[in-house]
This record gives sequence, C-alpha cells and structure tokens, in this order.
Amino acid sequence: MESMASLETIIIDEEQVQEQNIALASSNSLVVIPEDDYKWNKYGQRYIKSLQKNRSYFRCVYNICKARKKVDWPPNEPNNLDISYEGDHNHGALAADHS
DNA sequence: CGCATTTGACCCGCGC
DNA sequence: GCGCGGGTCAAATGCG
Repeated sequence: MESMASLETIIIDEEQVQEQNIALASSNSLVVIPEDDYKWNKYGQRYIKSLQKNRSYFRCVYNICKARKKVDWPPNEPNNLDISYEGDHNHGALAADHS
C-alpha cells in the first residue's frame, strides 16, 4: 500500500535497536524508544490530527503507579521521537532483569 | 500458557 | 446545544 518514497533513509539497524533501544514497530512505523528500568504496557495509540503526529500511550505495569509515558513522533520520521514521562513511581525501579 | 500487543468504540471535556 | 478531539479502557489475537 505504501509507495515507499524515501523512507529508506530512516532505516535503523535492528541489532542496534535490540542492543540499546526498544523497537516498537509493526512493519511500517519503526519507533525506537530508550527503555528505562521500568516496564510499560501500551494502552493505546492514536494519530493526532492537530499535531499530525502519532501518539502512543504507555502506563507503568506496577502497583497501579501513576507513572505514564507518552511518545509522539511524526509518521514520516520515527527518528524524531518525542517522549514525555510524567507521574511518579510508587515502587523502586522495575526490573526486567531475571538474574 | 502467559504475556504483550493491537484496534475499536466509547466517553468526556472544551470550544464555538 | 452541538461538534470535534483527545483520552482511556476493553477485548481479541499472536507470538515466545
């Protein structure tokens, strides 16, 4: 469906993404988000007409903490991510570490 | 099997 | 009063 104009320029190394960033993508929109010590569950994704940007909503997967993460980025340039962390965690840093 | 993720619909608030 | 936008939640599905 996509004409694939010049999206080649935004190709990112999958390995690099897997090493230091979290790649939240389907196939079209590649979003590289710098993870933290917290885990988040995506609870919605919407395209903001007003800003002409995509907005992803993430929430902390912990003790109902009010911490929320919002990520906005232009559908044309996933490299221009705009991440906003708001709220406060009621627990220490979550850890995806299994050791 | 569990978890994570995605999409849709619904709701609410605000603006005009 | 109505419309639109934005935001959230829920459910379902897929994959590991």
